Amino acid sequence: MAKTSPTSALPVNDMVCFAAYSTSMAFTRFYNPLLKPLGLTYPQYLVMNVLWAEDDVNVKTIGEALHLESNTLTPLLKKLEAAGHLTRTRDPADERQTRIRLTPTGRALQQQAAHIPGCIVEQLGCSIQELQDLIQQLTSVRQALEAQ
Amino acid sequence: MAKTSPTSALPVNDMVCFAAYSTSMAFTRFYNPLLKPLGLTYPQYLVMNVLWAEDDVNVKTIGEALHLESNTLTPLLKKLEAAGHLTRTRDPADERQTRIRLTPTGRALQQQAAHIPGCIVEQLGCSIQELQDLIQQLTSVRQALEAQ
DNA sequence: CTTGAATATATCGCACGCGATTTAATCTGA
DNA sequence: TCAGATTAAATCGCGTGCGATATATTCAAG
Repeated sequence: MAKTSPTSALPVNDMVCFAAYSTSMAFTRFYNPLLKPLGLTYPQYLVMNVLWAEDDVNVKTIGEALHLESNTLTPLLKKLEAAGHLTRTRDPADERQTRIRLTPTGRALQQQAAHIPGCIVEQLGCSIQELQDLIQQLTSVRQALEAQ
Repeated sequence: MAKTSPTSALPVNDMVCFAAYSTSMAFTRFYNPLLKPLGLTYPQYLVMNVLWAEDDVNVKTIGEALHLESNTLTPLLKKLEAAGHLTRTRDPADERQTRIRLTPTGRALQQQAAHIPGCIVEQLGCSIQELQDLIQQLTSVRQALEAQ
């Protein structure tokens, strides 16, 4: 006797990791059509969010914000540079660092993305407080996983 | 004046999508050393979990369980086949379908992975009830995103 | 029976993530 | 001062995810 229902009794549905994994992918799939008019992928949108909050940062700062490293960010930033959204220049004061700066185009993109958060909240159909609680729980889990 | 703290005041930290995204990646990073002795990646581990619960299924069934499609699963299943964990054979009753069956090796892997869930719960340091609640909230979010 | 629609899987190309390594610049201590 | 340690990015290779498409099989309507 295998499972009786196609969605229950599946072991992955009892795994927190899978809940995070499948929900994250569902977010990416939901964002993609919203981001397509802006010519951004979902990870690129996250990078732009960091830069809209604080411009002129180095790669490491973006990496700390997004929990990504240069092996992921460098190619992604080069694509955003090629798209005209930002510039990548070596810091004269410390030539090891690459400073990332928004172009006017990249800054203007913030307005075109302004409606997106509302689309998400509307689709999720729950209160801001519930979302903040969920964010806090996920952040606690992430911090526990990153401990050590 | 930019941000005062490196971790607060970042817009991505107020986004549910990023909470799910960064937590999912943290899970993958935490699982990888645990799965390395088994020779499995994290997505491969999820597929094996599906098969340990129900053997002899087609690709579509695995895809419905994991919310993945054949463009992702076919190469992944070929790797698991090459590793000797499963077999891929066309269903004689419906030649469109590929039936996935565990080998004895693949079935034996379940015992070697039996300690892993305990490692996760221990690392997270919270109650099973809290985890089940979080799973339920994430599942609700995922279902809301998948609606339509 | 047969022809078009639907279904299941596979293929292809591209964009991540990331382990491992490399390169280049800066720091540090004797 | 200067050699070794540290740091910041970049590079490389591999394994996903996924949009788009292709192929093969089965279904369904006339």
